Amino acid sequence: MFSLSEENYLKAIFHLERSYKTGVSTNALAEEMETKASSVTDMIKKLSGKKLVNYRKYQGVRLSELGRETAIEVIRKHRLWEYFLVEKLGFQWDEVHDIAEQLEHIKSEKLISQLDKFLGFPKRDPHGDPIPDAQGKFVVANKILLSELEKEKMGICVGVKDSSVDFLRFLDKNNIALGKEIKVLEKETFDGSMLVLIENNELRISQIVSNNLYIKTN
Amino acid sequence: MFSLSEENYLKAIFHLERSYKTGVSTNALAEEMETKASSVTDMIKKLSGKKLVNYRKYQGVRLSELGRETAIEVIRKHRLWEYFLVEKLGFQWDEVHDIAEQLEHIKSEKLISQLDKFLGFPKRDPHGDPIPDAQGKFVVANKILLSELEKEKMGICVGVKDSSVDFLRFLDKNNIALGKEIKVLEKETFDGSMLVLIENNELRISQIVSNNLYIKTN
DNA sequence: ACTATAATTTAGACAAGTCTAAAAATAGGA
DNA sequence: TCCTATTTTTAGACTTGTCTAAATTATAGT
Repeated sequence: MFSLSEENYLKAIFHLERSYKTGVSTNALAEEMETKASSVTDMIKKLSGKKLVNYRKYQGVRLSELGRETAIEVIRKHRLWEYFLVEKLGFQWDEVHDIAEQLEHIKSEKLISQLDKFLGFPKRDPHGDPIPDAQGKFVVANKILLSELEKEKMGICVGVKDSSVDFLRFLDKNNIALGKEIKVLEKETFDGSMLVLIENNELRISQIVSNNLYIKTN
Repeated sequence: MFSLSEENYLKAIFHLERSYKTGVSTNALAEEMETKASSVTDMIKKLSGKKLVNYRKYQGVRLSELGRETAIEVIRKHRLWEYFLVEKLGFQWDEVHDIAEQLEHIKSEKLISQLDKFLGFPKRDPHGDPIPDAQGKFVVANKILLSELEKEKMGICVGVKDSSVDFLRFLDKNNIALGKEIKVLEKETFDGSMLVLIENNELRISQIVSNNLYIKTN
């Protein structure tokens, strides 16, 4: 059984490993955890002692197999709770992150397996991110950024890169939601903005937005 | 916002105040919290500093109005989660206590109000204990112990005093559940045992059991 | 009222997780 | 290669909540 802090560090390392293939730097982790580099070093040593990460001084940190499994288990819980909050309790998708941050640390295997069953074994959370199953397996999204979609092509919204409240609110306000079909009508080269069609509405979208919205083509 | 430990102490004091009308003793609290008296003294001082309890050295401790409100809020969360676990996730009533102990500390007013609504504003948890509403009001049970019920009288099971797993398992095994009608057929004076009728089954019950089962008459 | 015992509090210590300030190691440019 | 800026680690301290051991206060029996 690992502490709340340990679990949060593992989760952060897991997410950062995508960008830091050769090892997550102490500073990057400090920024992600909103703490100081010295605190990170302390915690890394503890995680290393528990065989959750591989660590050599000054060389960054990577999850061990055990660390990865633990991180995925925490992420599974986080996303299942997010799904519960939206689908069962009627929360908006931009309200659930902080609550799920707390719920993800509840210790009970049976709780999670029963919750999973109750929810109908969902495959994706409200932000479109895949929910790992009880064995830690999850679908790797075949997704691209909306900004990479060519003119006249269409796709389905499957996720967001930036899940800040502001961004999610913006999407809601413009009637953009996961599962909806979106078509690129025009792309402006000078500012990267694009004109898209979503549910028969034409909408002009800035490059910042199209860079943060994932689309499934196929 | 109060810490997990502080909330647990408040809850314990709340429960003990029923038996310790003039003030909860340090030792009683230490036993309830499974800790040492010296730790209790330390915590009481902190709670007192935060105006959650009234405390005079060597005189025991009592909840302030704020402390009582806080304790009731935690109890409300605990019992709503227990109801959720049994009614929605299919847990047995003897499995839910430890999980609810964790869930009761999740911080989010909206989470609890939405959960309450989702569950249909239940009035009692799976052990028959009343669930406080959002204003902290709850029905005071008009209940007596089964051992106090007279011969030939009947009542409805509404709660348990001892909610240990062993006791709850015993009840399940003998088909005794909340809401069921129970009638006293005979009472033995020499050992306090009684013969009862529950769902057309005759059952002999020891005094220990009848002292831990609450019955609503009329 | 006095004393033995029980209950309670104090003093000092510890573990977890964090911090600041200072030292050490690394990396990049000349 | 060497020097400087940046990154990382170390050292020592603090907070929360706990502990043991010792001191203090209350209580009950005579």
